[in-house]
Amino acid sequence: MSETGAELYEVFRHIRPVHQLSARVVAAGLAHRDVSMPVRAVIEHVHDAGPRTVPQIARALWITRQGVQRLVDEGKELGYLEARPNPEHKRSHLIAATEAGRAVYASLHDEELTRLDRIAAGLDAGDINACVRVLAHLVHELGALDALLTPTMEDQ
Amino acid sequence: MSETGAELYEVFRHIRPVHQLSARVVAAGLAHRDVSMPVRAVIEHVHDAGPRTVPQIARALWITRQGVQRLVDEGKELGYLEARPNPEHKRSHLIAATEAGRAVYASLHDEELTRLDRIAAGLDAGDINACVRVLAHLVHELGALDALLTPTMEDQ
DNA sequence: GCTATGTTGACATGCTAGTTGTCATGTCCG
DNA sequence: CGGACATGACAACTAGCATGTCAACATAGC
Repeated sequence: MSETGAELYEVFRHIRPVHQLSARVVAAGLAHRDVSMPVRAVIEHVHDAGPRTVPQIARALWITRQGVQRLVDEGKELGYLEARPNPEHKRSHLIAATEAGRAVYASLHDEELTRLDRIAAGLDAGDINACVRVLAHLVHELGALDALLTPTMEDQ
Repeated sequence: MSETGAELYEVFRHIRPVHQLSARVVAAGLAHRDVSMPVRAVIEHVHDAGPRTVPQIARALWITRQGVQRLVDEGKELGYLEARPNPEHKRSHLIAATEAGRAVYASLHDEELTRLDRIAAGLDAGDINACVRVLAHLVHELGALDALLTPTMEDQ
């Protein structure tokens, strides 16, 4: 039994609390806005990665395309997302952030970064980078594992 | 705008996918057993930390005590958890894992560690330790932040 | 001791994020 | 051009939580 396996287990033991707490904190910052947290995630993604189709967003965010579809609809109603014609595909439009969407995201992101700076102050920069490396690797490996174990999620 | 704040943001960007995927993978491993994932977490905690009262478990796991209460009830029905008299408190019993509970947990934990070893193989041991440090710090800081922002959760 | 204040168990309710299932339509490739 | 696959649209459904409330009990301060 390798030591790293056991140590990696400690990572997972922390994941749920961090997820839970960050959700609460982010939600508190979102309280007086009209965007929900998942919608926010979609806006963020098309903001950073550029216009994408619904299935592309779904794969990047590890959500089902049906789930993303609903979020996109919601974002469109709020005026933060818009569908643009997709030269590659007549039916599957490209989803992009509107001007308003970009503004909302920028404002939110700013608030959050200030808070994060305060938290980051107690941390080593190298540790943070290492943490990102580990998490990215986990997403990759778990994604593969999940695809094996559960033949659902339309397989990707 | 410090660089570390932005980098820390990357950590959070990965948290949700990891949480989601690990939940799915763990659930797959739990499929042919009678324990659910949250019940499993409670068993694990009393297994590792020793007999605890419901509110103590709740604080450690960052769940509401009402939530833990239900999980404990469920675990008791399955025969994996039991209530022992608490010398410090007549009404609030100590929750402990039964023999069966310890057995189930050990068996699960073993399976998982084997899988984790495979994943850990592609990772640097130092990075994993750094990751744990960062996450532990985040739990601590976010907990404080959450307590400030949302006066609920019975405050602790 | 006795009362104020907090803690715990027990139960009920509600919500959010996400999945699964299904079908019709559209796209790609042999 | 035909079959496999991707996409949009809609509809349940679920799990995992929080929230709210109350009575019973425990603890501390007087």
